[in-house]
Amino acid sequence: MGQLDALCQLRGVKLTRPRRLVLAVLEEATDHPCANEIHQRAALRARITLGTVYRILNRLAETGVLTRHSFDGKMRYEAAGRRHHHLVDIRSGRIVEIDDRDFATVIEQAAERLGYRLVDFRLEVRGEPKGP
Amino acid sequence: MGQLDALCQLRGVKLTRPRRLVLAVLEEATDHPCANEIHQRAALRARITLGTVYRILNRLAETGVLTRHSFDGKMRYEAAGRRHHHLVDIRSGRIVEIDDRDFATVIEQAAERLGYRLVDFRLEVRGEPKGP
DNA sequence: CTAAATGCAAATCATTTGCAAAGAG
DNA sequence: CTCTTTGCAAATGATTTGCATTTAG
Repeated sequence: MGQLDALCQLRGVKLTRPRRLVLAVLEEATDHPCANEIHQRAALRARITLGTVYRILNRLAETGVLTRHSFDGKMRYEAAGRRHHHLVDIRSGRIVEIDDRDFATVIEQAAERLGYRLVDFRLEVRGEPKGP
Repeated sequence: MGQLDALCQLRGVKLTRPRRLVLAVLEEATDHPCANEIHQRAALRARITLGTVYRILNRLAETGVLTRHSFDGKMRYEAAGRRHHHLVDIRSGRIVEIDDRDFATVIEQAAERLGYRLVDFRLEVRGEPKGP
């Protein structure tokens, strides 16, 4: 059983067959799929409705089992706790992970200054390789 | 004539009445309106179709006159050159601008450390209001 | 004048919702 | 057993598109 299933128990989210399926898809995902993509991947393994996928995703996002961003005109999802800070190499398109410990503090302070408590943040950096 | 009109000339974007209207709305905006909001504001001044607003926004985003982000399930727009770092109030959905000077340096250094020159970045912070 | 832009309405995606049947605890 | 969740299908909201008409350059 995956990490996310355990997290569901903890948050009091009932574990059903369709939910396990969605959770499994998101545990295996290395990208940020939208509801439709999640449904397609899940449907390869068992019968599940797109409407149900939407309801599940809403529930899991509300309870903090997943995080959700608006991207490319759609809502996209990932397992909670994954790092989502990237540097995109504009020459090659390669994506490099950035360690967020460098920023967490300064961002927290900035939020504080505006009267907010930092809940989460997402940073996308574009850069080009130095040197030849 | 606003700054954006000049930018259109430069990029070879034909200046029509509806386009000037959309540009004016976005020059005056202090928030990040979606197509529908832009249409409502524009329609107060002259007759214009929502469909046309969408087409104009696409053209202006493609040519770099405006920048577009996906937010709150909708596409939202702002004049090019404005900083696009936001704090999203997770209670109300309100979007607050963050001054990026706080981060530019530390992000530049992080990129440097990974062997890259910083070209651009985008920061999205989610926070909840402090206080009782 | 000519290619590009607009209005209008219908089409296409993304997401939500009402209701009856199935399932978890 | 009871309350929640699912399936199905229809509804809503965001965005795009085809076609005849107007307009900027």
